[in-house]
Amino acid sequence: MLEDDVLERVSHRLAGHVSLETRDRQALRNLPRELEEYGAGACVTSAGATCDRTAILLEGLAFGQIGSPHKLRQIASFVLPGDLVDLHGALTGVSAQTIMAVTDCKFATFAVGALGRLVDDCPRIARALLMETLREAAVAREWVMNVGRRTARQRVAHLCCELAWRSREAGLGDGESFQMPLSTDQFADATGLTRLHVSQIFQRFEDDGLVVRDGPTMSILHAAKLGAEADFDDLYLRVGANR
Amino acid sequence: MLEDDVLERVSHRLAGHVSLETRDRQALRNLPRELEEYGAGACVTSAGATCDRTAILLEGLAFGQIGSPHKLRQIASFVLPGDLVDLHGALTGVSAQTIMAVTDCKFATFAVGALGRLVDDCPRIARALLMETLREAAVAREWVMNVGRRTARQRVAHLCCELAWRSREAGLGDGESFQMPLSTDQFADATGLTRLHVSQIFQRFEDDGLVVRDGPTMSILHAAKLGAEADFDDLYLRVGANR
DNA sequence: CGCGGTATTGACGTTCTTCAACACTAGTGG
DNA sequence: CCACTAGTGTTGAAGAACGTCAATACCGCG
Repeated sequence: MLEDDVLERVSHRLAGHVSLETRDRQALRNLPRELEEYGAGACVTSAGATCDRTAILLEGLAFGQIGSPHKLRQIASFVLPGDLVDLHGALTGVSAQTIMAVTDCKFATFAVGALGRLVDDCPRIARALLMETLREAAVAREWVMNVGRRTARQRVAHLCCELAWRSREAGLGDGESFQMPLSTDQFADATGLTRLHVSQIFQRFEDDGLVVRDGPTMSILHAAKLGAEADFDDLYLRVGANR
Repeated sequence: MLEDDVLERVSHRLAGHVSLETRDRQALRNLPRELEEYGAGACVTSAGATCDRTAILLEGLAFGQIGSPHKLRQIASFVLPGDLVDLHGALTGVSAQTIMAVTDCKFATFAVGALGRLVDDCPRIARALLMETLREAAVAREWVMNVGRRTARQRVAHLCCELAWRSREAGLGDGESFQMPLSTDQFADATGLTRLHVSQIFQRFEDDGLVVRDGPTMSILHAAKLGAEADFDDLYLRVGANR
C-alpha cells in the first residue's frame, strides 16, 4: 500500500540515535502503515483531541501551534520530512499541539496501539524514540531562549539558521538554498513578532546580503555571519550518538 | 547510604505514567545511588559538558538555563522535588542545560550507565521516562507560548500558576501558599522580562489581591482569577495516564 | 560599622505594535 | 476581457509596552 521507502526513512531516522538490529528493522517492517495526504492549510491534529494514529512526515512542511486557533497563535515547532508527528499524542492519548500543514503533505500513519507495542517489545526502538523526544524538548527550550532573550532580528536569524540546518539534515537542498514556503505571518508567529516587523527584518537581511527570500525558496548567503549574529550553536540539534 | 524514601519517590513518580510491576520496582531498588548536596547558587551541571551521572531532586529548588552564564540568561525550566534532572545529559552523554541550585539541594544520583541498562531491560521504566520527557517538552512549548505571545503581566501570572500547580503536585504546600524562594531576577529570566518590570507587576498583583510574595513564600489568593487572566490550562502538565 | 546582593523609584529611550491605507497576485464568475 | 474578491506583503505615522540608566533604600553578613 505504501512505498518501501517509508521503512527506510523511519529506520534511518531512528538509527541516527541508536544502532538498530535486524530484529528491530523487522518489527518496523511489520508495522502496519497507511498513506495520508493533507492539503495546504489543513489541520492534521488538534490540541486536546484524543489521538488514535501517529505519523511520520514524508513530504511537505507542517508546524505545531499552541493556543486556540485564530486567537493568539504561537508556533512552537516545525515538522520537516522525516520528523515524527505528535509522538506526545501517540503515547499519552491526547495531542498536545495543533499540527497544521503549510504545504500539501504526505504522511505515513500508524495506529498508536501498534506503536505502543513496538515501544514495549523493542528496547532499542523505545530508546530511539526517547532520544527523538529529548531532541524535541531541547529544540523547544532553545526556542524559549530565542523568543525570550533575543532581539527581533536575532530571532528571525536564528530561526533561519535552524530551518536551514534541518532542511539540510532532511536531505532538502544544500543548506544554502532550500524550499521554505512560510508566510511572513508564520515567521511572525514562530518568533513572537508581528508580520510587519518580520517583513522589515527580511528586507534588511536582503540589504545586508545575509538571507534572500524569493517566493517559496530561501537562500542563506552568508551562513557564518548570520549564525554569529543569531548566536546560533547547532549543538541542541545534534542529539544522536551516530552523527 | 541513602534513605529508602528515595526509591519510593522515584517509583511514585514513574508510576504516575505507567503501572510498574514488582520486577520494575526491584530493578529500581537495585539501582546504585548516592546522595549529593549542593549549596544555594551552585552549578549542578553545565550545558555542553559530558555527563556521567544523572539525578533526581529530593529537596530544594533548581532551574535550567540556556545560554552562556552572566551573558544573556534565559531560564528554560524549573526543577522541583521529585523531578528528574538532566535526563538529556544522561541519555545523550552531554548536558543540554546548565542546572543551577536556587536553594540548598539534595539529589539522589545515579551513574548514566546504570540508567541506560535500566532503560534497555525494563520496557515499562523506559516508557515512563519517555512520558517524563514528553512532559518536559510540553512544558517547554507552553513556555514558548508564554514568552512569545503573552503580555508581561500574563507571563508572570502564568508562571505563578505553573509553579503553584507543580508545588502542589510535589506535595509542598496546599497549592495556595508555598515556598518559592526565587529572586525577582530569576522570575525575569524565566519570563523574558527585566527584574524591574517583574517587580512592578508583583506590586500590582498584590494591589489586586491576586498574589502575595513575602520573602521566600508565595501565596495565590485568587487562583481562578489569576488562571483566567494568564490563560492557564493545566492540560500540558497532566501527561501521565494515572492522574 | 561598612559592604555586596537584592529590591525599588523615576525619568528617559527604544523597540516593537497597532492602525489604516495601498500594492500585488491569484482565483473567481460574469 | 473585466470587475470582484481574498490572501499576502509593504508603507508610514502614532503610540504603548517594555528596557535602560542612575540613584536610593533595604537587609543580612563579615
